[in-house]
Formats: sequence, C-alpha cells, structure tokens
Amino acid sequence: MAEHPHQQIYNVVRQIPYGKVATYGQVAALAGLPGHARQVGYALYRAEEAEALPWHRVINAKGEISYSFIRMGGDNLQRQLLESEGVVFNKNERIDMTTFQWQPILAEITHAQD
DNA sequence: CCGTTGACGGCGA
DNA sequence: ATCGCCGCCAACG
Repeated sequence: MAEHPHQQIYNVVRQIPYGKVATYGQVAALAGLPGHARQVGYALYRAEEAEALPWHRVINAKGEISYSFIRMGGDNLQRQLLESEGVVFNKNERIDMTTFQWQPILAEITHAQD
C-alpha cells in the first residue's frame, strides 16, 4: 500500500488548516518520520502542482520562512500567501507560533492516512 | 560506490 | 535573544 514515502508527508501537509502553520519537524513527526525535518523540506521541494499542497503553511522551527536560493524569490510568494490568510509577521519577519502554529489532534491525523 | 548537498533543528558560546 | 557549528540522513551525481 505504501506509495512513495513523500506521500505520507503530503497527507500531513494537506491537514494544515487555513490561517495556521506547521514546522518541518512537526510535519515529519506527524508523518511518522521523527527527526527527519529535512526530508520534509526536500519533499516539498520536489512536490508538483498536481499534489495541490498548501506548501506555504510549512515554516521552520524559528517561526520564519526558510529562504532558499533555489526558489529565487518564491519565498516572497510564501509570505504573501500566508499574509493573505491572516498570518501575521512581526518586525523580525517571524510568526508568533503561540498564536499561529497548528495544534492537531493526533487521532484525526491517523484517521486521515487512508 | 561514495562524497556532497540541504524548504531543518538543537545546543552551546 | 542571536549566531554558528554540528548531527541527521535520503537523494543526487
């Protein structure tokens, strides 16, 4: 049944609700890959349009957007998308995790794996 | 096969 | 609080 390992990561990302964010490490743990935060970043890097993922809702543990030379400015798009959902960036270009971090109910994630 | 890379994270200075 | 270094480990070439 196991598709590509990334599929499980995508399933978790799709659970992040509008207006909320999750960290790479958080997504990894929920996907059953604790400690594999980098795999999440890679999975999103390789994600295609067809996956229809709210990829912009995944940020790093510091509460900021992980900038990458590869995206060549796509980072601005990420911020723009988040702000359009009501997510606020403070003066340090950080997001207040206390307010915006997604706090999932584990049982629901497990159920959503099908 | 093996060295490098990296959309990360945590810990120490 | 900030910054840098190092550990992780699958994917790439």
